[in-house]
Formats: sequence, C-alpha cells, structure tokens
Amino acid sequence: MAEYLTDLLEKNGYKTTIQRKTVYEVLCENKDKHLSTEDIYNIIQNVNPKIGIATIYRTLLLFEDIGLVYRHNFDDGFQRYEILSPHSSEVHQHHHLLCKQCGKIIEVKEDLMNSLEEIIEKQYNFEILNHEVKFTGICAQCRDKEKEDGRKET
Amino acid sequence: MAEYLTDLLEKNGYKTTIQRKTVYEVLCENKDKHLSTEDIYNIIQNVNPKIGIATIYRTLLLFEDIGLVYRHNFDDGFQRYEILSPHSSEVHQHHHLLCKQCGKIIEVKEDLMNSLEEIIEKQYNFEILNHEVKFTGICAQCRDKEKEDGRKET
DNA sequence: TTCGTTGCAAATATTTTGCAAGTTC
DNA sequence: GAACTTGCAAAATATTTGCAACGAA
Repeated sequence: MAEYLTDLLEKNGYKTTIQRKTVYEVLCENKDKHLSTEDIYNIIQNVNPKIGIATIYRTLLLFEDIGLVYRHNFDDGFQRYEILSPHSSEVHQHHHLLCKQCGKIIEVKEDLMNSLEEIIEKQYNFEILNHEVKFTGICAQCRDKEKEDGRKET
Repeated sequence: MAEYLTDLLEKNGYKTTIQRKTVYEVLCENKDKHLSTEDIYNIIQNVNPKIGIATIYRTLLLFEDIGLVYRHNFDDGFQRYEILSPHSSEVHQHHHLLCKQCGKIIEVKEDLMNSLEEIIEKQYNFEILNHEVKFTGICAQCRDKEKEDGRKET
C-alpha cells in the first residue's frame, strides 16, 4: 500500500517515517479534494495528535518536490494539495472554475483547450469573467546554465 | 490625465485622493510590469514618503475591485498588479511562463489556445513541465441567488 | 551509529485592521 | 459638516526555521 511512497522516498534519498505515511494516507483518502495544509493537519489530529503542523508543512513541501502531489493556489490564502497518481499523464492538467462570489471551486473534467470559454459557459453554466493560463517549466537561460554546470562537473 | 481615475472612482462612490492618484501614476508609468505592493510602496517613498504602506494595500484592493488593475498571483509570495487600459478586451487574457528554477516570468504576447504547448516550447524556447488554466467568473448558484435577491428588492 | 526527521516554540513575512486625525466633496 | 480616507502601530495569518531530542536504516 505504502510501498509506492517508500520507493519514491528512497529513490530521492529520503526516509520513510510514520508522519510521512500518515500524510500520504490522508491524501489518498481524499484523492479528489484539494486539502489545505491545515485541513490535513486537522484530519491527522484525530489519528495521531502528536504530529506537529510544522511536520505537515515540511512533508507537503517534500511531496511536491518529489512529484507526489500537485500544489494548487486558488488564491484563497491557502496552499492546497492533491495527490498525483503514478501513471497518469493527464494529471498535469488542472482546470478549475473559481467563483468570484462564493469562492467555490469547480473542476473541469474535460481538457478543453479550444473554443473553451463558450463550452464551459454552457456546460457548467458558469459565467466566465476572466481566465488565466499558467505554464510552469524551465526557461531557456536556466537550461543553458544547466548545460554549463554539467560541463564543469565532468 | 487622471480624469479617467476620478471618473472611475466617482462612478463607484469613492473619493479622489492624492494617495490614489499617486498609485495610479506609478502603475501607469509601469504599464507592462508586474509590480508588487511593496515595489509600488518603495517607488512612492521617493515621491511622497508620507504615504503609508497600509494605504497602498487598501488602494490596490480598491483598484482591483473597480477593475482598474489586474492582480497577478505568481506564487512568489507577493500580490502583483498590472494596470488595465479602459478599452482593451484583450487585457483579460494573461498568459505567462513561470520558470520553476529562477522564478522568471515571461509574458506570452499571442493568444495561444490551441496546440499551445508545442508552439510555446518552440517560440519561447521554454520547456513546459506543467500548465494550469484558471477561469474566474460567477457560478450558476450565485447567479440564481442574484436573481432571487433582485426579486426581493423589488 | 549516523544522519535525516520531528516537535515545539519562536521568528518571518505579508497583509489586514482599529482608531484618531485629516481630507474630500 | 458628513462621510470617507489616511497613517500609524498593533494584530492577524500562513508559513518557515533553530535546535535539541528522536528514530530510521
């Protein structure tokens, strides 16, 4: 069950601890939700009250780093986390509808990249006021720098 | 020059003050940048050191509310603001490339909605690891509620 | 045994707020 | 003059960090 976690941690030079297993379990049990660090902490309080919130913060940072979770920023003052399944390539698409009024977050299941606003407005009955597309990756300069660094090391 | 500001403020029931004019001017002089609240505060320090940072925060919140600025969240710990021109409809498209390594933000000028990753990778020499699309607007429930509220008032 | 990890509390950092004084209309 | 706005300092909030004790490999 937690073998995947152990493998992933080991592969990255980290140890498997009760705390990390616990956070992983909570995330698995809430696959489709976007839990904030504090949400996770609160859930864990009922399971193992000894675990401190700093550990939760550190664990989630680490999980993000090793690609185990995706960090959402819905601009509500919290970092939110969602577990990523090992295989899926579709997970790297995160489309959401954010209601400006109630703050509700609606997930868009489809991958709508063309004529998307119209479709969303109809399909989700959501009045779009704005949209934003963010790409994260590595810029040309950083890649050049990586190449340089690689040369130095050899 | 600041007539547009005065009009917009008045239309929304707000007063025109030196502080608001000053913030507006700084934003105009930095049209294409994404200034953080503190950036703006620092610039203003050289002009009118009497203006407090709380006022800058309040002013930018207000400017966002009346649609004078767009607030960016690049996940770097700061809220960033960009002035919106009165006419443009294209302003409601904000595409950016965020470098995971150096944090640099590159603007995408084109409106690329289809086959966009390929194009961006080539055109910007940017290795895309992830992308995210956010739509903000009003959800169906909020719109229903608005209708109800409208009925009550009449 | 070694070195990474945790828990606690204190520190950070950004943003918000209360309130008296000041300003706009 | 009434109501809104500001400046200051204090508060609030989410997150990070130092460090001694602990636990995994």
